[in-house]
Amino acid sequence: MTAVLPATDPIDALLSAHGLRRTSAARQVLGWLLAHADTSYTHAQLQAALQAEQAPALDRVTLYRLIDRLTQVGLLLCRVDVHRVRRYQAMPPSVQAAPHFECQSCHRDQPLAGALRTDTADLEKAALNALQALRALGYQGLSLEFSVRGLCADCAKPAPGALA
Amino acid sequence: MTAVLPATDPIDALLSAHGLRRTSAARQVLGWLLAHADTSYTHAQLQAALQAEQAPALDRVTLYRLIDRLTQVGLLLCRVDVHRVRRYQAMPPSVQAAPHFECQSCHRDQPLAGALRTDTADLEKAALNALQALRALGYQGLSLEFSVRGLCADCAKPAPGALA
DNA sequence: ATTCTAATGCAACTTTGTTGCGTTAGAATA
DNA sequence: TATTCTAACGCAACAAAGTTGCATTAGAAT
Repeated sequence: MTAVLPATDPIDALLSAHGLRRTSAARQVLGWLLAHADTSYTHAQLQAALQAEQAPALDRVTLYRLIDRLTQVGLLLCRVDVHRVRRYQAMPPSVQAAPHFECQSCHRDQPLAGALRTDTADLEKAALNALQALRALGYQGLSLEFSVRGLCADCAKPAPGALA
Repeated sequence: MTAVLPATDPIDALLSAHGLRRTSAARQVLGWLLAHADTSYTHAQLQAALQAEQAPALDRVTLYRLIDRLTQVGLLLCRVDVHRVRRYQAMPPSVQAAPHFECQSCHRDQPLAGALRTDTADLEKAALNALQALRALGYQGLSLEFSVRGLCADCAKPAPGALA
């Protein structure tokens, strides 16, 4: 009886629009990730965060399958971090394959242009030219992984006399 | 009595120069990887390859620790692949943080410039400028991950009517 | 030749992720 | 509204990659 009402809630709308059911789990996860779309989270972090928010605690495997589904339909971005753990991030509507910066301490993820406070058009153009050229040579299924890693300015200046 | 003879063998020389002991395991592994420095290998592949070469079969954990040591001293490069498995590659003396292409089928790894058969100086320059700018803003420990992934021309054209 | 400790080998463990299967609850339809 | 179909859920068991602890071996230094 819950026929496909055009969905009042924006999150429900996203789910339906991508052919996913509007379950409480899906709403929770996608909602939370969209509310924290500036950074990426691991499965473990995500589960902990949801639990902390008095959520009904969903199963480990269910969460794995849910984020996998969300990723497959393009609602989440997935990337493997240095510790070979997958990190998921809500797909900001405007995300392109633009170069980004990934802090290894706070895991905050930002477009390189934002970090630099200047545009990176030349870089992107050069990169896209390279892809184009590879395609012309018969390369297929190309994806660009263009990231700078390190410590962001905030994480790089810990309290004087701190541990590491 | 095996005092630090200036090492006749080039591999022994590398090991000593990096403060590692010249054990048979280290010689085997580094030697093999240097002889196959055009591609990267996983721990499992490496162990299998060594075993196939009549080698005395070294322990799983020993190999883990050995490649870890070799990586730490800079003799190997380590990267996490799409399947979130670490891949190791002997550090060719001339390796820079140049953009590279990584085939997801044959795992052959080549500098982007080689794949394109043109130079990528503009790209590299733009990327290095970005790093410089980040440093100026207080970012630290920066490393550049600039790779294109996909299928190389060879892997992209399987026998007509093949499986996938 | 003796000593010191890096490196080895084995066993047990951890983390991240997957598979199978019976059950629950969205969504479609009557 | 009641019925039906199946996506999504939860549990248990498993798998792969990597780690830790500890006793033993063998480079290198004396």
